[in-house]
Amino acid sequence: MAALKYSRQREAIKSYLCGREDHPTADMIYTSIRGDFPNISLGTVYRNLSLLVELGEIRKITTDGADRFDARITPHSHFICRNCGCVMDVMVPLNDPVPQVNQSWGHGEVEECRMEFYGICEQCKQSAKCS
Amino acid sequence: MAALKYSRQREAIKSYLCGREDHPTADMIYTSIRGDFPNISLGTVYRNLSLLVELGEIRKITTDGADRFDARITPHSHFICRNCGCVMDVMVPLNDPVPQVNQSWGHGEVEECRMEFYGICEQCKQSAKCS
DNA sequence: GTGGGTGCAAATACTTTGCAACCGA
DNA sequence: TCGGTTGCAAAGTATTTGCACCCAC
Repeated sequence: MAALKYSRQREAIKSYLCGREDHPTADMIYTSIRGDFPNISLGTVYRNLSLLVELGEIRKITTDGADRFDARITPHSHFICRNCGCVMDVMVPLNDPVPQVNQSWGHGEVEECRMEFYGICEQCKQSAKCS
Repeated sequence: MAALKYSRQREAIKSYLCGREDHPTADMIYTSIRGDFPNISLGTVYRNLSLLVELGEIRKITTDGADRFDARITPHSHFICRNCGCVMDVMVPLNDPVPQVNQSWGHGEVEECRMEFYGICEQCKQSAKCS
């Protein structure tokens, strides 16, 4: 169904996301997009983000606090700061790549796997030193 | 500070969690613990879970929907069902184990890494067949 | 007795949803 | 015109917090 119609808002959200290396929350996207669409609503941002995730055009990263969104859909890992919650791509070439997808261990068939690294980001570490 | 005093509620929460292989949400723990402590409040459950996480006695698993808690603190991975949200331990011995912790890639020092597998669990797959 | 812990309820944070108006095909 | 999309606001879900009372030490 859902014959998917063009929308400037959706386009703006996607291109905003594509132009970034970090992984903004819905609210950050909303705030920023308001520059071009002063009347856009947060609901619209959430609706379009969900839609894009469903379409496989972006990824949702669920962490502590608000969800974050990532326009890079090729497999990669994330570094997540325990202090400020920021998320950054990690392109570590693992010696032995993550086990292939589509295997089963009795729990169910694996469709995707993700590796996440936790720590305190440089920026937070710096500001901690000053205090 | 916080001279940590004994509490029957905290004890009950921890032992409940230790006796399980799955990874209940705060609300599931609350509902179940009410059998022994009819007056316990959800706030107390949340407070104690946070405390136990801080103490390193349990782990919090942030997923879509409600957070889940895990009394198994030795390193392991999780299978997360995209349909029902259940979380199960995966003890796959990866050929080449996850990169050692305590390395840095310019983002910050890694203190922990987690691997998560996503898919549809057997149980959900079964019920889907019937419909 | 003192300070940490508890129950309760209100508050917060994040996300979803109903609805009438709007706009792209 | 038709049906997907939007803005707005209200509702929903998950979690945190203020406060007076209670209990472990």
